[in-house]
Amino acid sequence: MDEETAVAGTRPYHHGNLRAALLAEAERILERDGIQALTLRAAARAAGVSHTAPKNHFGDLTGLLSELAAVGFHRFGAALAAAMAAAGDDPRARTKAMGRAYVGFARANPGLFALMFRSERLDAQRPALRDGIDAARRALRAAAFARAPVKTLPPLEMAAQAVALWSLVHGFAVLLLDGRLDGMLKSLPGDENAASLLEAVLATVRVGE
Amino acid sequence: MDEETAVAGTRPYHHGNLRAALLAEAERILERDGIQALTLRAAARAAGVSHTAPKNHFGDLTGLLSELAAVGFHRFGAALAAAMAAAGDDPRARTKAMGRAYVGFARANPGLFALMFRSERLDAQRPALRDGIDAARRALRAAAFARAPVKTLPPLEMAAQAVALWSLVHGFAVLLLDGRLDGMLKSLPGDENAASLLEAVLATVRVGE
DNA sequence: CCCCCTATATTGACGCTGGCAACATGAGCC
DNA sequence: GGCTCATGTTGCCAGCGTCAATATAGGGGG
Repeated sequence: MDEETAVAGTRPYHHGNLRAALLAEAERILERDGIQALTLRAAARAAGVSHTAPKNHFGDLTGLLSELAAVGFHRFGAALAAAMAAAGDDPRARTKAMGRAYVGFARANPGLFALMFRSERLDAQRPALRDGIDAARRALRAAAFARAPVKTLPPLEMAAQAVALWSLVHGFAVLLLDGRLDGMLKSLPGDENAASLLEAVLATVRVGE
Repeated sequence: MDEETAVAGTRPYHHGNLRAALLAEAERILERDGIQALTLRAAARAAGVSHTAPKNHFGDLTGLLSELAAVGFHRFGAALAAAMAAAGDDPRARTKAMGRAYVGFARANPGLFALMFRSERLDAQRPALRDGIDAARRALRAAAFARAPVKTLPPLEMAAQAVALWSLVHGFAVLLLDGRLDGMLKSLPGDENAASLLEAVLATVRVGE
């Protein structure tokens, strides 16, 4: 609660690194209190600045949310890329690694993940957000298309394989975060949990023809 | 803009069927202007009543949204049930019919579908919402478990088959509504569209062992 | 070295929202 | 025929996003 500069006595008029501080506070609020609590004024309060200070850096609320989502997409893409780099060459192993990394990121950053796919509150035209989405899509495509069979398929079937895998893991992540799988998880025997259910779901994927 | 009773001269103090009228106006606003435009006051204005009239019927905004989501879940469950009734007995045909009905509902009611799965703005304890979710889940389970193979699988694999199909169609619907598949759809040749992509995605599903 | 220009931050205001309390109306039941 | 209480209205408050006007100070050009 106390200002960090209380010992020094006076708070500088200029923050120094307000943009990064606002993004950090915004993410903290998002994960702690949910997306509806993430307001411009709340982020400004958390950073210890006046309620219109964020305007200089983000313009409006959509701007702040979009920049935060961009950070999320970059981290998401990096997590996917790291998992694929560690997965080796076996198509089945790569598919499972991608699914684990995708759902793992969503579970580790539920608020951020929800924000990233709440497009009505984001401005897809923002360069930072375009970049972030592009980075994540490249990482995802590297994972998804690696499992295509050697023999070339028609474009529609090729796209369908990638979209099917993406839909499967994204749907699982969304339903899990929304608590929609809780009933099913509780009805499973013994020590089965979300992770083992994901493994079993990934095992149903038909990979490489 | 003019009140409907302008010709009659006076508007009755009591609406008569305000609850249903508010739900209808709320859905219209939701589909026309998006979820962020759906406010208690906007619904009240559209229904031609004062800004606190909705309180008598729904309590607060969460109440209105929850009741509207409940209507959506009931319609969703009915649509799924109707599609399954018309699908016959072939497991593959049933799977495809379920996927078409699921995504078809989402595309026909994008705002309502988004609201139904925006759990942080809903009150899952509301009896009406519980009932609606339950009805939809029963319809969905009838579709998903009908494709289970004759020979019994372990519970985890059984659940995984149902969850995989649900995740696939739900993820596809969410990504499609969010515009996440637009780039891929545009890169497809000729007259391929979302419907044919969905067919190709459903064709990748391994059904009945 | 100093001064000014401009990025950064503040103050104050407006209309919108959800929600509460007090009050008005009238439909239906006894 | 009168009363009760569900239904609807008016008025108010705090919090929100956003804008305009103002204050501050850091850093580059004289």
